[in-house]
Amino acid sequence: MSTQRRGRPKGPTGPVIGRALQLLDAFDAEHRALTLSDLARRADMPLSTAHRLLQELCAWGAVERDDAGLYQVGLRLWELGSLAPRGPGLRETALPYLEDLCQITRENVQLAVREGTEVVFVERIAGFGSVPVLTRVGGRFALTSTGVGLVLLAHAAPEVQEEVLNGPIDHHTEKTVTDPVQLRSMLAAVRSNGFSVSDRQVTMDALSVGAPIRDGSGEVVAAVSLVVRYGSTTAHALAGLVRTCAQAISRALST
Amino acid sequence: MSTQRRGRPKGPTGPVIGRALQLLDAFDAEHRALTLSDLARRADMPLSTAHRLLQELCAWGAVERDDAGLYQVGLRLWELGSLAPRGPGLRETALPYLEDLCQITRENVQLAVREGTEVVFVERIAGFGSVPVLTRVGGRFALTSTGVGLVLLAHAAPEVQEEVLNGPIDHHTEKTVTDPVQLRSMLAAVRSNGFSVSDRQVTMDALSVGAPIRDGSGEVVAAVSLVVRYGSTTAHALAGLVRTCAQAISRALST
DNA sequence: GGCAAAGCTTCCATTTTCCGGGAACGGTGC
DNA sequence: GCACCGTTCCCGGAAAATGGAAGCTTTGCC
Repeated sequence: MSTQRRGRPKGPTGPVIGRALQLLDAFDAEHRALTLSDLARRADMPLSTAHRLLQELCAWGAVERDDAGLYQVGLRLWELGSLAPRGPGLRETALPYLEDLCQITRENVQLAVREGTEVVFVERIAGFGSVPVLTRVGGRFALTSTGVGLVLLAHAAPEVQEEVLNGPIDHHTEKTVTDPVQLRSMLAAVRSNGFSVSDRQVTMDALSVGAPIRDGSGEVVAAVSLVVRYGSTTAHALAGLVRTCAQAISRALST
Repeated sequence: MSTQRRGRPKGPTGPVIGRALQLLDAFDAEHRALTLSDLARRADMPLSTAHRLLQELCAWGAVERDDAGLYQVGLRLWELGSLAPRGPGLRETALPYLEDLCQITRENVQLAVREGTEVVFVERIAGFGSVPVLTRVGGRFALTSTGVGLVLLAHAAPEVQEEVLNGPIDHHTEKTVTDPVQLRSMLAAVRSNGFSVSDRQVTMDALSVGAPIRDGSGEVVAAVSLVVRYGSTTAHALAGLVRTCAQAISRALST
């Protein structure tokens, strides 16, 4: 038969752990349950490789298989994740204050931290009959658009600011600020005012106001924001509330 | 000791992914930040191996290093974990009902699922001035002691029940039931009553009442419980409330 | 019912990446 | 200054990872 002996090299082609993590990366909010083939395609690796790695991950509980045989993120991974200090730890101490803020304003409240050049939402409380929010707990977003993002960017290291401002900047609405120069002055304003305003930069019917949360050493570690329907209130009316809430959380963190 | 007797063979000694997961397992609620040496010791592997694996995990964001250089669980892992269907998905739909139950009773409310032969707590709402609860979100506990545990065990597959009942059974107080025969009849009662009672089986000053949460197919996927100070109320008075709450969550899940 | 297609699992020769002892490097405290 | 602990780097050897292909199961369609 056609003995095509000149096959490609058979041995390992990359760090194993990297492969496994690539596989886990294939999961996202829109794809919580995937078939083996989907996973292999998304992680760009042969089926047999994906299959073997998934078996190992399954054995440990990092992924599970549902009744239909689809792979999904396992509970064990969630348990581990709940040990992360920045996310869950912060979330727990901040939660009561966020709920107070939600009770007072009846609006959407968000808590977020910075991860690299993006925002990660750690908690989200839906206000009564307020604007529907696009974000999801555990979700990511650009640093330049949202109230929390502007706060976190304004207090980030200069290298991070440069990286974000020099890179491509997300554009969502006609009000989205994409000019680096204009963004720079916005960030300066955030630092001097102690709060940020994102005026219809994500959707044309919403406005958000953010404020920084600091740890014991005074460094900004997170941000809290209110998201309200455009026109329902002025940003300034909210700024005081958000700042007060953020300061209360900061105090709680330092102790 | 015995393994480092003579020069150990140099090649790989086990599945790589297993090693990495062993490393992650070293983190728990009491050890959220560890040094390299601690991690190596807890995962039982040479320092150089632990170091290399941690570098890979760091590069991806599964673990991070704090200012002091200590390793901790990374935010990325938490993000991934928040995609797990049984934990966070369940948590989100159940949360409003749990809060209602907490508002009505002013007591501790807990939501949990079964993972193997243990309970995993998915959400916990602290009641006002109620008994302090030992559990933690993301934490584990034996199936035989708590209100949620008894519910989940009562509706688990027979193999799981056998495994738990034949294995060693945790003992906490003089009221803890450790006799398999007695436990079997308790489980039967849970199934026929539609709720469970754990009377001072964990601590002598607390009592908990649990009820099953079912998915669209009628299978028990989680349990909710109230934890109250012993003597403050009768279990029966609570059972109705807990069952109603559990049924409301079940309905919400089926839609 | 039967055929085909797509997906899942197992097998196995090939070889590359991983393993870990050892040594140098940097901190800190006595 | 010395000892100690934690971290990082290096390198020969060897086992574990790789992926093509074949076997097996399920699904779809005429």
